[in-house]
Amino acid sequence: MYALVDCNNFYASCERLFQPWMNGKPVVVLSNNDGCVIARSNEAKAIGIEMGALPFMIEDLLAKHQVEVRSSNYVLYGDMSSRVMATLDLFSPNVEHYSIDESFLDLHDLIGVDLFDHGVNLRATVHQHTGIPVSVGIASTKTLAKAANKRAKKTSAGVFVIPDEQTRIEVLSSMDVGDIWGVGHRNAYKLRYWGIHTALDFANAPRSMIRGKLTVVGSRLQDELNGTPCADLELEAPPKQEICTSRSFGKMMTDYDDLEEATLNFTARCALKLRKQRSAANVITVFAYTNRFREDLAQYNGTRSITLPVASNDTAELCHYARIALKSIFRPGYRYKKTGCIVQNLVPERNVQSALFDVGDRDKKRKVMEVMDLVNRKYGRDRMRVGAQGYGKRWHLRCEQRSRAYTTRLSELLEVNVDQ
DNA sequence: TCTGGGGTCCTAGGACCC
DNA sequence: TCTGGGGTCCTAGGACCC
Repeated sequence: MYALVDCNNFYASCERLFQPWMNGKPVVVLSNNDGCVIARSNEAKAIGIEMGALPFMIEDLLAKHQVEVRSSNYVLYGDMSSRVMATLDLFSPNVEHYSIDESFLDLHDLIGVDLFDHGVNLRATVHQHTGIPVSVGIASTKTLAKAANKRAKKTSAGVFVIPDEQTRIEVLSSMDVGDIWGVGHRNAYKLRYWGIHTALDFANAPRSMIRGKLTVVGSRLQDELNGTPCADLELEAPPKQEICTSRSFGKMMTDYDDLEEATLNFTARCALKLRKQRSAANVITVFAYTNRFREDLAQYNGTRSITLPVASNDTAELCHYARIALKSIFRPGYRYKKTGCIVQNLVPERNVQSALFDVGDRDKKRKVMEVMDLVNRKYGRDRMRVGAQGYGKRWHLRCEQRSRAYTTRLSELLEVNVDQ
C-alpha cells in the first residue's frame, strides 16, 4: 500500500503558523508580483474566491470579509516543507518527496497495523512537529492513493483508506473523470464527449479505446485505477534535464539595459542551479515577451537558443552567451513584461566533452566559481556576482504583503512577550 | 495599473541511414 | 497494372503536474 500525504492549503497554512490571529479567518496567498491568487484557506474558498482570481477584481469581496492577503514567501514555504518531509521520513524508509506539499510513502513493510490508525497517527505527528494540517490517502497504487486523499479532505478525520474492492468502486464512482490525477481539463473534455463521466467509467472503459485515444499514458492510468501499480516511488530525485529561471516584471520595461540586467540575473541563477546539481549545459535559450494580456499594445515574443562550444556552468560564460542571444532578439519600441533563461542538453559536470580549439583555462574558471559559491553561501546570495548583473534591480518583483522569514533569518524571528 | 514559475513525458513527422 | 523494409535521431507541439 501507498500513502499520499498532502498539506492542506499549504501556503495559507504556513502564513497562519506565525500569525495565529488569522486562524478561522479567510486567507489568500498571491503569486509573484501579487498577480493572482494561488492559495486559499477553507474560509476563503467558502466565500467564493477562485484559484487564479485577480486581486483588483475581487477587491469588494476581500474588503467585505476582511480577507488576510499575503504575497508569496517561498523561503518560508520551502523551509516548512522540509520540516514536514523530515517528519514523514520517520514513518517509512521509502518516501518520495513529490512536490513542495506532497509525499508518497511506501507502506509495504507495515504488517498487522491498522492503516486508518496509522494515518491518524501520522497526521497528528506532523501537526505536533510543524503545526501544518495534512490529509492522508492510503491505497494500493499511487493514483488510487491520490483519489483516497481527495476523499480524505472531505472527512473530519482527514484520513481515508481504500482497503478493498467495494471501497474502490464506491470512491471511483463518485469521482469526476477530470479529478483523476493525470487527466487534465483537455482530456476530461474529450472523455466526457465519449460518454466517460466518472473515474469508474474510465476504469471500466475498453482498454483498446483508452489506449487509442489517450496513448500509453491513459492506459497506465487505467491500470492504476484498477489496482495494478504502474509507477514506483522515486526515492531520489533524478537530475533535472533542463533548468529555467524567469520572472514577470512589476512594471513593463522598454530599455535594453534594464532588460539585460534582469536577464543576466536569471542566467546567473541558472548557472548556480547547474552547479548545485553538478551539471553543465550545452544549450542556452533566452526569451523576452511583451504582456500578452494587453491586447491594446503591440505584441512580440522573442526567443533564441545558442549552442555552446563546450558545455558550461560558469556564470560569466553563460552570461556572455545570454547577452548575445538577448541582443539578437531585442526589438526596440516594445514594452517587455517578462524575460527568462533556460539551460538545456545538460550533462554531468565531470563528463564534459572538450573542444579541439577551446581557449581559456577551464580549471581556473571552475575554481573562481567554487570561491564565488563559497562566499555567497556564507554572506548571502549574489554578494559576489558578475558585473553585468548590476545593482539596479529595476526589474524587481512587486510583493507588498510579504510575511517575515520566520524560520530562516535570525533578524526576523518571532518575538514572544512573556511578561504576562 | 493589474493575469506565476518551474518542470516532465509522449507522439508524430521529417531527415537520414543501410 | 506500377516504386521495399527496417531502423535511429531530432524537434515541435501537446498534455500533464505542482
